[in-house]
Amino acid sequence: MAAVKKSVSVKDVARLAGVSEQTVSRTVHDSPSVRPETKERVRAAMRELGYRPNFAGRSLRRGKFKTVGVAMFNITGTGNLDRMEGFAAAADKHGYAITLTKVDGHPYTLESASSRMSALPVDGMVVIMNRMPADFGTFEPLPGMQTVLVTMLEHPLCSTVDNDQFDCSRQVVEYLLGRGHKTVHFISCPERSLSGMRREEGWRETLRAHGIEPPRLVRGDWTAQSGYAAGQALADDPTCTAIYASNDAMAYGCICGLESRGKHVPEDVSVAGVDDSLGDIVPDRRLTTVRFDNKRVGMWAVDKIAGADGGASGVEHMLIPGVLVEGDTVRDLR
Amino acid sequence: MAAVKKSVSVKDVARLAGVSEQTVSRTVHDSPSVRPETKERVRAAMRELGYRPNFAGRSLRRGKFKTVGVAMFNITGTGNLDRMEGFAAAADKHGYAITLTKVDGHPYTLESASSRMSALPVDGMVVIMNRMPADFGTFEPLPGMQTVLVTMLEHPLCSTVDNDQFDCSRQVVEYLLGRGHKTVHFISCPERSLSGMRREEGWRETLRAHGIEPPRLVRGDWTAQSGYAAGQALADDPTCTAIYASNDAMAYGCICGLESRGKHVPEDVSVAGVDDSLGDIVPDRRLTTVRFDNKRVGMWAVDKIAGADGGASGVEHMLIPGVLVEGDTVRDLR
DNA sequence: TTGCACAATGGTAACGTTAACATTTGGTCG
DNA sequence: CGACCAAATGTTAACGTTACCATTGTGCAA
Repeated sequence: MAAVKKSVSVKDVARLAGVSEQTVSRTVHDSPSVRPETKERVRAAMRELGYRPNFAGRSLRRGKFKTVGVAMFNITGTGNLDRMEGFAAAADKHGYAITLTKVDGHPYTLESASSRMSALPVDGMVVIMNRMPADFGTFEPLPGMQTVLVTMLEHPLCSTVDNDQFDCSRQVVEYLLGRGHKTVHFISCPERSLSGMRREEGWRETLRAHGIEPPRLVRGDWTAQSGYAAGQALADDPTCTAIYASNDAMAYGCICGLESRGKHVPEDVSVAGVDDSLGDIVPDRRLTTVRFDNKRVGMWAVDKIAGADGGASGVEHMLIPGVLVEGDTVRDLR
Repeated sequence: MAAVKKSVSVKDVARLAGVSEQTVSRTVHDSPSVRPETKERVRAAMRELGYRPNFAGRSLRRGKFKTVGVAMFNITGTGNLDRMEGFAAAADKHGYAITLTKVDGHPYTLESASSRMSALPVDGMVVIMNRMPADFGTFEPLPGMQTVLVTMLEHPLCSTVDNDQFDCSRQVVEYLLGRGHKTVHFISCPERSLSGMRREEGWRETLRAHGIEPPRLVRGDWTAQSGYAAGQALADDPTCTAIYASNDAMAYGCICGLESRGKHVPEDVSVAGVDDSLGDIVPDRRLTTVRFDNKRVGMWAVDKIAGADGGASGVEHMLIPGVLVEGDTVRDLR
């Protein structure tokens, strides 16, 4: 029985087609300087042998892998799927592939992500940051390895990209003020969350920019439970006509909490969230919220690496705004 | 100033350390036949030059990439993130990397996934199937490319792995019957969903196995809205004391629908779902549901490829059972 | 002293591809 | 008719790594 051929190389194809290896290579790349009938003969030989170009030989020769590495400390995380959709789409566009790696978060450093990637066949890397790495200030990307960080922080040596959390709060607050609300109450998140704190800043500063002193915020923990408690707490506050929660789960919890105290949404109190994560889960509500374009974030990161290709491009910082989605949980007081 | 060195190779390290390239290679692989002091000298040279082994050269020499390709038709999909967590974990364990590719679903064939992968540096591939590919019956994996399909269907040439949808329904139905309910009503999903139909079969056959003729099912469309409508419809049925919905969104919608008709859950009617996807979104309920171990599904797939390494292992089919999670939406009638 | 085993290291070739240059062929123009 | 040109194809070498085999040196038994 036919022994398993290790792998079919240009040499084998060349021999069968009766041409040189170079002509095979040229045919693979559809060079115009090969006669059509020769090409056809070579293609026939390739089909017969089941030839497929060897990536390693090619990369070795070219010195490029046409691959972008993605390092994640946590794979499970809001928006990661959409980001990956973006990575894949952009990679596709440039003829690149994506190599995914989970990085052990102990210690939580960019260095560990970088060294993990250094042995893989990638031309550049993207790191998804969920927290503040210990070496954020001192990190230097590997020479020749373009590195993009998914974070809202700016870095002197690496390009960065993320959702614009500040602007997101600005949009929500201005939307609510625009509807005639005198102030906007806020349900925050745990203080360790970078993006959550930025949302908080956005809320606070936008109110101040409108000459409104921010009311006391209620600290939540991302869960609907904490939103529920916050809703109950705010139900008794007569100045509270509008609540902005740092995510949709808390916003929905808040609505339930308000209603448990006899307050109706949006008749008595308006509520808005962030994330557009309720989707088809809640039947009787369309929450007013902000939808982030994580796919675009992902595309930007990979574009930056694959798009530059040879020509090294400079360090850039990109914040991508979300879009406010109007639901039925906000009342127009005007 | 210093011109950008193309890349540092063993040759450069060898020259600096005053040894042969072979000794450098042996040091990289920590071979016992290199004197400790020589190793140290070589390591120092590597550090000084910033040497990192070139993946292409290595793969070319070895004929292995130590990488598993993952082909997805849709990146966004329930459980994909957990599956990826599994891919990454298993790959890590074996010293493998994961290469992710989005496959254009036009046409929706295994062949298109396979040919997309064939040019990439992978030793084996995993295809996540969401629907029935047109060529499922006739597909042959590339020679030498171990292929695992994530699907509950069995394939003669490819190993397969997925959640056990039938068993999931069996668990829920037997749980409800065990609590004294005389029958279990069902909210189904659109008929095009493979896994959804399997859940439906599980519900039907388990009831029959207990000598119960399945009641008329209510067809839903995965959304809470459709669950809401189903709940309202079933609220008037006096025989209906237990409802099983094919996903959590419909289950939650159903609960809201029942309550809108004055029925209480679980006092009047018990409700169970599937997916454990409500998480922290709903504040006042802990839905009884089934949690699938998608991470394990992902690990199994990559284990199958990376674990076999050289020795070709046979075709296997694996169904991984979910775990029933008790919430507070089911009443014990006994 | 010779012979031999063993530890440490070096030299060479090959993996598959393709850029750069070399060669052949057929045709055109002065 | 020879010089020259372009199109088509071939030859060579190199990318970085490592398996295989060869070589050198050292200690020990015969």
